[in-house]
Amino acid sequence: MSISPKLALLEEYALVARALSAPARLMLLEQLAQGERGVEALADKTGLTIANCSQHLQQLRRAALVTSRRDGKAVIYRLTDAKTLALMDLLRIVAERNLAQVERILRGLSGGKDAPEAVSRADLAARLAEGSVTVLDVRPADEYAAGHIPGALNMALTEIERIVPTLDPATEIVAYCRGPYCIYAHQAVAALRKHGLNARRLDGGLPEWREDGLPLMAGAQ
Amino acid sequence: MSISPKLALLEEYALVARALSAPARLMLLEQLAQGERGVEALADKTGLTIANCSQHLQQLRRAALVTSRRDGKAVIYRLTDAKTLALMDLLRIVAERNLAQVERILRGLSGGKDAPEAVSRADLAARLAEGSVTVLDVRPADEYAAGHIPGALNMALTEIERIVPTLDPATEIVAYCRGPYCIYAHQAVAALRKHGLNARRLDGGLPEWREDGLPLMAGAQ
DNA sequence: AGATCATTCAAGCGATAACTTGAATAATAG
DNA sequence: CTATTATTCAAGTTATCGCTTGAATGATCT
Repeated sequence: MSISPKLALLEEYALVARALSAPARLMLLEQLAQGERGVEALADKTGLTIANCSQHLQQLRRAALVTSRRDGKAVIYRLTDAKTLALMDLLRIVAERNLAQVERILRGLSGGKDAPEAVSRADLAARLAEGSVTVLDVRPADEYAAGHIPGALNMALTEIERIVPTLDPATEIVAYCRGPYCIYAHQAVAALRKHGLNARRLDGGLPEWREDGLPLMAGAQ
Repeated sequence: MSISPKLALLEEYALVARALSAPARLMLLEQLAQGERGVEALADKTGLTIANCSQHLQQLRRAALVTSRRDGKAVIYRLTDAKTLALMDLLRIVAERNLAQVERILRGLSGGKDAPEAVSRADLAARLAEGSVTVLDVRPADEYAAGHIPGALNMALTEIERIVPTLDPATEIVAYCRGPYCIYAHQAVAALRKHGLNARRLDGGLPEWREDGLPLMAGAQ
């Protein structure tokens, strides 16, 4: 009665950690942070096969990080609660705080040491009201359609070069994407700054923005 | 340049999660939460072989959850910073919040539904000052010697039955051990309540008590 | 320098996880 | 009821993990 229950408990904790230990599942969680999704949509977005995706989702469900419900023939998955998001965030924070490798990857993305600080969500919300900033949503069009920051332009990374001439160099640009795991915004900022524009990245992405209760342009779910 | 850095980042996050995904490493982290330790001491406490223990420690170090320094011929490991402890805690909280299995294990330990609420650290600190409570430290003697809550009795689980007659049924007993991962305090409370004593568990263990800056009877490190 | 001790490295084994393929289940539409 | 669509299950393959054993490294002591 002394060694067995202790190990059983630790096995349960380890199960949750193991669920977070595969890049494929982190991608799925990032997608689910945007909102609930069916299996096929998740497979599409992540590039996994449907069967593989389903199996990963079942592992996440076993760890109770996500839950599912039926809607007709489809099974819709969603994050169990905000604690799942909190755990993902803390994992990211610890990884970024500690791992030189992560720093190097992010630095490479942002084009060197001139990468500026991220804009806090509160700051952006305040400046939105004044209209003193251009907001850029670097997510795929369907995710933009499902909800975005009011007034944000939606733009794929590949289109950024094209619209550079239309942007006012005097107005600061703030780019955002899915969230901390997503690197679209990093890449967009790097591209814009290469053209001499005053661009910064939003701290967090749309899930965090929504979690904070900030103004949202809602679309069809 | 679009898929590769993203995967590389996720691999890094996954590495940290994978480091937390083995019960043996969670045991090591629990030990290290008590204070820094050498490899041999950790192997002793966890029951791992020395080589195995060393390999686990190196995985934790790769994930930057722990760091090491040399002291003579010994290599001393410690938690990198408080964020490591925070990550362990959140992992535990998510697991306990979500997994019915964990609930059942803990309920089994505490002898059914009459398990009382844990005492908060602030409450215990206040009542320590009044002397209106008996504090029981259920950790091994060497850990007690290295530091404990002032006035706490040190007692192995197996000795509890023997001292029951000497305890005043009118005074509440608060038991603590290493921390949230440790189940000694749960077991001690179950044993004491079986004898009709008024026993409760402290929320958290000595690492959390120390982290809060509460009074400590320090010993030789 | 040689001996000793603590730790790490390296190789090997069994178990587990990720992914693929193809079949089975569940809910709806005709 | 049968056909269709979405998801899950099951079997098989390859890669990785955890553990053991035995040798190698690094620092201290005499």
